[in-house]
Amino acid sequence: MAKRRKVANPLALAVLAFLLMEPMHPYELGRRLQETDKDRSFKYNRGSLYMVVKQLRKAGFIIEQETVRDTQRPERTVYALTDEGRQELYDWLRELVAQPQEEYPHFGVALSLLSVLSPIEAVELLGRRLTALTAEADEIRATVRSATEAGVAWVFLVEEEYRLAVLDAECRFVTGLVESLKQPDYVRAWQEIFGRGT
Amino acid sequence: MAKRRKVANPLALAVLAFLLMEPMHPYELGRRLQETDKDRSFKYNRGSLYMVVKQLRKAGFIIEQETVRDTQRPERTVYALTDEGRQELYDWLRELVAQPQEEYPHFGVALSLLSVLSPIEAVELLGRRLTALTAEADEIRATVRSATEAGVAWVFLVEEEYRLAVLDAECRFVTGLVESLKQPDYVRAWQEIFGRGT
DNA sequence: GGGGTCATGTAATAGGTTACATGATTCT
DNA sequence: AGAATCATGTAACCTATTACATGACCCC
Repeated sequence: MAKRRKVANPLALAVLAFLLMEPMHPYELGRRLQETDKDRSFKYNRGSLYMVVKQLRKAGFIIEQETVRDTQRPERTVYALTDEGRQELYDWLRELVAQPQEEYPHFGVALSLLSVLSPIEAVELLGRRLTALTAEADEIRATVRSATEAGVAWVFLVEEEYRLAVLDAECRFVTGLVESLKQPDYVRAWQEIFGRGT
Repeated sequence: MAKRRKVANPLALAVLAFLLMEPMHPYELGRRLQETDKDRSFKYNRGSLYMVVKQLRKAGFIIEQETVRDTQRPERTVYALTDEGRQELYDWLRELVAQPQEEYPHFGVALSLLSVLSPIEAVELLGRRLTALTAEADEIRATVRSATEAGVAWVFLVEEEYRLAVLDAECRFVTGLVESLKQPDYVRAWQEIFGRGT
């Protein structure tokens, strides 16, 4: 159901969105992307940025508008959004909002192999995870609080709220899981099956 | 903090885990990986499998054990886990359990750009997402139920439970978000800022 | 004015996906 | 026996990340 995009990297979506406001050259894009989204909702990397820009140009979503030369800095090419680009931005964004994508969180595969670890060890490791998750959540809460106090509108913080919601859910899940792993039934069953492997 | 793995693709972790039980040739691995994990916790793809196997061999985590030729099928190479491979498996698994990784869910970037869409449209799209999420959750619940009835131990279903926990949290979040977007304050503010764009 | 660091981009390499190839099995 | 499908791999093609390069600015 999910459409095949000519340019699939989520970074490209952000680029399109920023060019919606005004034309810009790649470096400026990079600067703004980083400062707006301190590497939270997408992965920033200069190499990828230039790649994505090239792809977007080839796909006709952006065009070189002019090449400025401040006579000191290297030549910089300013890109502008095309009509197709705006179209793509809206279409893509709508799809991402309306249709959940298949995600493959790292913790998922770890869980699917959890039985490999001894219950005792698993409990200990999960305890550490819980600590880390809690710290992360606290940090986000602090960020949100200070941004709100600085007058940032809530709509620009929804992504943080989302992460918080997911983090909280994961905390509860892990807590429950730890309890299950401590049940003597499970410990015994594990012993019988895996004997004393590593 | 997260260690740099010689082979980073999560599929490789699954391969190591399967080779822990017994040596196997790649095709057999592929078959089992697919049937065990109907593409839920990691992304399966034959091309990637062969690539990963090659990488693991180069890294010394697995070795060619023998080359069988049933005299009709093409030659198949059977791989076995080395001691370093077992070590890597445990080390990697422990890390994944204990330390949350940076994830970049697609919905995250969509949310960070949500203000681009009109509140009315956003509400409609989120409604569709909610439907999809609910269906997905129901499906997982059904899977879990039938597996449980078939006698599968809960530990082999934790990953599904995890997905359920996250899905539920997302549902609640989206529901709340829809309410916020409907607030007249927000609708008015949006109108003022974005006037009548697309 | 020379050493460090910022600004800006390109090129080399590694990673991953799709497309292709080829013999075997099965079905009618 | 020919068509369709399964089993099994390889190779070609993109994508993404790291490493490198080069000129400008800033500080003593």
